[in-house]
Amino acid sequence: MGNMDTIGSSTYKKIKRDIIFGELKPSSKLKLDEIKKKYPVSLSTIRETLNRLSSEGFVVAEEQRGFFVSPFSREDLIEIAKLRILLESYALNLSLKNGDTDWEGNLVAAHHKLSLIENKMDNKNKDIVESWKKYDWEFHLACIAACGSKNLMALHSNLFDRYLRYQIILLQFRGEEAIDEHNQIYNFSKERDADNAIKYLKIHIEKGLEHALDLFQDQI
Amino acid sequence: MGNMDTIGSSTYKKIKRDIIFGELKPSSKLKLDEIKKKYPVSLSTIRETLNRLSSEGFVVAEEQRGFFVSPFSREDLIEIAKLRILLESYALNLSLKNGDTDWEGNLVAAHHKLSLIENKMDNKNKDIVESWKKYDWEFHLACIAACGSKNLMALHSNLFDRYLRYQIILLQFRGEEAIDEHNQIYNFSKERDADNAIKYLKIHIEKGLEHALDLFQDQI
DNA sequence: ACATCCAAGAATTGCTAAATTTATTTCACT
DNA sequence: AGTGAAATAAATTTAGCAATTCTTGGATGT
Repeated sequence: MGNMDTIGSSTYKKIKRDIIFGELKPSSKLKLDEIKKKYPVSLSTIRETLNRLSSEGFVVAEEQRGFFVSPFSREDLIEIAKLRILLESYALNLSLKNGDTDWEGNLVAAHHKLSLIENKMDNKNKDIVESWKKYDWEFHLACIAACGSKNLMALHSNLFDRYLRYQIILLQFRGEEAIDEHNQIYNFSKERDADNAIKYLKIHIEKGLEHALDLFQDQI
Repeated sequence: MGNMDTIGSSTYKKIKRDIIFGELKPSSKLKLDEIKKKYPVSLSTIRETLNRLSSEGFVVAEEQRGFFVSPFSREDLIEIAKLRILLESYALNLSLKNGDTDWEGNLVAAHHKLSLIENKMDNKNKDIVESWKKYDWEFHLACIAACGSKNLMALHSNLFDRYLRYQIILLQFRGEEAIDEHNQIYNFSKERDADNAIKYLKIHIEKGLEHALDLFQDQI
């Protein structure tokens, strides 16, 4: 049952989650002593974690000055969105060519679970944002799962999470539009129509980007 | 003069370098005690370094079992080469569109320095491999420097180094061919001919990949 | 009022040593 | 030979200390 992780990897997950969900705010200083109180582990463990997160772009480490949550900026958001489009389109194309029966089954399942939760989100229930994130992630993962490149999946996973941080902090949920885009990606993927699947993937990410950019000044 | 880094960042550079240059062999175990003797720093500093390197793909961390230099495999090499082509082509295209006078000047300089050292390498002088790596890197960096995306540059930098590890360990230098490819990339870049520059960049990376794959069984 | 400089305090960096947990090996027993 | 328990080895985690560097606030002088 429960948590078979080491202390190190479970605090890694916790801190990463808190950065993505905005509980640790962009640009805020991560004072080692305070972090130590918030996540009751030793200093060395925290430093290990923050070093990892800084390699992954969630944290900025300034020598002799400490660690900070990575700041928000329009340029950064745009760059990440474009890179996500580049990598996810590439992966999706490969995946649609290679995907076998198992892949297709998992895709159907992932889309179904995502649909269920997206329909519940009309009433702006914020409690389920975290599980929506999980199913959104699993749907996009299922789409590209057959791309056949672990390195590509790892890069994509990182970009996805960094894009998601902006989405979650700037706007909780985009509603109808996003649901429709997910459906389009799903339908074209099942038909192995790479061009159209990629087309709607681009729309999906670009619309999210636009929406986030609109809200940028207000919420920072 | 010299080294203004913290101990942490300088051992990071040292270990990363030793992995890329094969002094720490692929798949070999990085026992903390032994590493501590080789690079005389404390355990916590080493663990921080190895955690960073594992986020970057140079080291694999297995929970409760320790750290290992990332293994070699044909699949991994092929994946990395393809991703490098994808990202570097994308960056090159942007860079050729945006590059200003400064960019062009730096490109000329970088190509010139690379040419000088590549002509010296005929006589298989292994001492200069390290500085060749530096100038090769600076040339490719100069090409894409005007792409306007820090995130893209960071991802590319990582892939470049991981690709380079295979190149350096499997084969020290590819000779005439590579020089010619560098010249083609350079000339088309200066003329802002993105299609041809990208074409030769692809050839450049794919030839290196082929060459490395040929030698794969022998040297592992 | 404004800039400069200096000292006290705060925080990061780096190290050691020891306790804890987990993995691996050894060895006795069936 | 195969099983399982004990011994060993190694990684993980913590705690505390010393050294270095950064920040802050105030005093000084123009």
